[in-house]
Amino acid sequence: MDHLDAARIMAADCLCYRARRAARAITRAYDTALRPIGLQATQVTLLNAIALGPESTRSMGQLAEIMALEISTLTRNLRPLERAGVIAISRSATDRRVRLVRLTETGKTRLAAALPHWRRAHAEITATLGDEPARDLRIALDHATQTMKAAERSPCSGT
Amino acid sequence: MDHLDAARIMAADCLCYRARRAARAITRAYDTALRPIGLQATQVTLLNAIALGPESTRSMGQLAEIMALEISTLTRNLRPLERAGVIAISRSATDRRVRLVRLTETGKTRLAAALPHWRRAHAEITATLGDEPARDLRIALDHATQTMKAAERSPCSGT
DNA sequence: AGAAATAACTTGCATATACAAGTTAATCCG
DNA sequence: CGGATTAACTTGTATATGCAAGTTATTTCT
Repeated sequence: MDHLDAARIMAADCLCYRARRAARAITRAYDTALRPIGLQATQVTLLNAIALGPESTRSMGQLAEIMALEISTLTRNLRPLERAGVIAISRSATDRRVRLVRLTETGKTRLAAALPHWRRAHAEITATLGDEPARDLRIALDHATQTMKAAERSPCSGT
Repeated sequence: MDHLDAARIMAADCLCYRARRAARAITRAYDTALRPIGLQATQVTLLNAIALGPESTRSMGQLAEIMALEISTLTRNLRPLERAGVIAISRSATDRRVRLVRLTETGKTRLAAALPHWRRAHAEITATLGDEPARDLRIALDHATQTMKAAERSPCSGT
C-alpha cells in the first residue's frame, strides 16, 4: 500500500474534501450576490441567528451552539460586525460571565436590506443545482450537522 | 417585511449556512483523527490531489481547479506543507510562469501513514451518519461542486 | 464562608479563504 | 521584432476557523 493507493482511496471517498470544496463554491456565489450590501454570507448568517433570538439577542454560547462553531471563532467573527455597528455586545445582568449579542437598529436595517440579494443568490444557486438536488443537498447537510453534533457530545465516539 | 421576517426566510433556506456548518463539523472530526500524524484534513486533501498527478506533481493552476480553490489561497495553503518538507515547489522548464508542486519522499511517507487515521475518521463519520445518508451527502456535494464550477465558468450567470 | 471546581468567554498562535493589485513570463499581432 | 495583451502566480489586506491556555464570574462542597 504505497502513497498512490492511499491517495486514490482517500480522494475517492473523503467527505471532508467534498464538504469543504462545495462550501467554498457555494459561499463564493452568495458572497458575490451580497457584495452590494457590504456583508459576507457568513456575517449575514450570524446576524440571522442573532435576529431570531428573543429581543434580537443571543448569548455567545447559544450562537456557538446554533452555528456549530467554536466559541473562540465566534468571538472574532463578531468583531467586524461590532465595528460595523450592526451588533452590540453587553454582559448579562443575571450572569456576568455571559455575553449578550444584540442586533442594533442599523443591524436590523442592514439585515432586511440583505434579503433581496440573498434571494437572488439563492434563486441562482437552486437554478444551477436544480430544485430536486438542491433540496436533497439541504436535507443531507442538515442531517450531517445534526448527527455530527450529537456524536461530538456523546462521550464514547470522541477520538 | 421587517428584519425578523428576513432572518426567518434566510435561516430557513440558506444553503451557504448549511454547507459551511456541515463542513465545520465534518472537518473537526477528520482533524481530530489526523492529529497523530500532524497534518490537517485540508492538508491531506491537498497532498492527495498532488499525489494523483503524473510523477506526483501538479501545477498550481491544476490544483486550484481540482480543489475549487482560489489560486491565491493555494499559494498560502502550500506554505506550511513546504516548510514541513512534504512538498517541493519548482518552476516548469517549459513555461517558467508555471509552478510545479511535487510530493517529496517525506511527503509520500506521510501520506501513506495518514491512510489508517483517515480510514478511522471516515468509518466513524459514516457510522454516525448512516451508510445511506453518507452516500446521499457525497453525491449531493459532488453534484453541487460540479454544477457550481460549471456555472462560474459560464458568462451569463455570473453576478 | 472559603477553597475547589466549573462555566463562559478571550487571547495567542497557526492555518484557511478570497478579492484586488502587483509581478514575471509567454503569446499575439501589426 | 517589439509593444500590447494575456497567463500564472504572489502579496496585501481582511475575514474565518480551531486548539490550547488564560481570565473572570458562578457554583459546589465542606
